[in-house]
Amino acid sequence: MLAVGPTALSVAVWGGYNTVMSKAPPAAADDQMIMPLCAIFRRFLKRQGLKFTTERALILDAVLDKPGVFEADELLQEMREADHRVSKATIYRTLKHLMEAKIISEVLIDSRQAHYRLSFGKEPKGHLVCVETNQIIEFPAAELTELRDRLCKEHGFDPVSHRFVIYGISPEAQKAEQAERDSEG
Amino acid sequence: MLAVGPTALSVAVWGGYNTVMSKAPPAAADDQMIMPLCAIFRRFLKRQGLKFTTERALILDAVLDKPGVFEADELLQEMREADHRVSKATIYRTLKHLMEAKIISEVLIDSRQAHYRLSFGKEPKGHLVCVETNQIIEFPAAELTELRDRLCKEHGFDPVSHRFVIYGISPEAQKAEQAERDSEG
DNA sequence: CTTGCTGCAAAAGTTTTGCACACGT
DNA sequence: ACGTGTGCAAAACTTTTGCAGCAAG
Repeated sequence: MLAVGPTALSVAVWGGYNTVMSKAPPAAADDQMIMPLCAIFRRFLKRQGLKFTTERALILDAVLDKPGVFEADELLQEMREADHRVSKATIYRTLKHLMEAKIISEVLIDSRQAHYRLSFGKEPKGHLVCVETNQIIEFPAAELTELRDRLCKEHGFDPVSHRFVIYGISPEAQKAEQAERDSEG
Repeated sequence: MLAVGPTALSVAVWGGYNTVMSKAPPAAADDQMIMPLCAIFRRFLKRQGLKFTTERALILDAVLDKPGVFEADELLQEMREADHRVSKATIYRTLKHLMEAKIISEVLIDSRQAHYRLSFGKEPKGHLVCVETNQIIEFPAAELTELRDRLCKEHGFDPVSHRFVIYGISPEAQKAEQAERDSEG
């Protein structure tokens, strides 16, 4: 549903990113945020003495294309389909940098695989996961930040982040189960 | 700090578990719960047409010995030290059964490795994790169950479980960081 | 030019699985 | 006896790393 596609962005960027958009505003309204993020990443990399490469920009684009939670391999697949050849290793390396730049953050959905979400400028979200279909719904969770800060204070901790995941059975899966029971007897 | 050690339990069990403690009370006070759990697991296995083996009992013992969150490999190590030789594969297979029996549950601490906790008869807990030292503190989280049920209702989900993890820097780690800064600058 | 980056393939880490043999019921 | 469980080693999977050549600043 985004009017400005990431592809458009990367084309613009490739035109001459080395002089464009050097001073990014620290934050911006939801959709507008897409342009600056590229600059923010570039600025972050420069500050660390790192380089803003074609691959890193393409990966950022792919990330911006994801509306919700995603996995490393998903990015790889989708980039391959879009004929953007990037290696697995580079994806993992770049995701790490994007986390340090606070552009994405990790979401704990299960313990076998890392899940990420675009988090820059967004408030932390909770996640409602269907255990049957793996559907993931995000919901706002401002109250949890308060709870977090209270608990950290109680234990003398310095808060860093928090994660709240609810597991349940989605309406669709409930219907499917019911149908199965009906047909079995 | 438990008066009744798991070792004592397993010895008792080995004396003749096949006739003892067949009818376990559905729940019990905190410490008393240790005995019945063995029976509950046995009953669960029988119901599934599975067998209550030496290895499974030893693993349950090892689990009961853990006060908080633990990992599969941790169990393996500690069982080896106690000279209880059980294979990695059996540990994983048994942990799966213990989860189905609702005796333990998975806790999401990070995405590389599964973490578990004894959950039978306990209310769900939240976890406060130090990102520097990996220290884990459990805290009660009854209010989250309400929040979970409310959100599930809103989305038509059937609640199954939920997890809340807070990441922060423990007082100890804060002191260490401060000391480091002092010596450097 | 200098330094960091990429891709590849191999390594590392956890969890799963196939198989021959052992054990609980 | 039957059917399941166990250990072992290999496989499967995600993530990391070493290295030779490549590209950004």
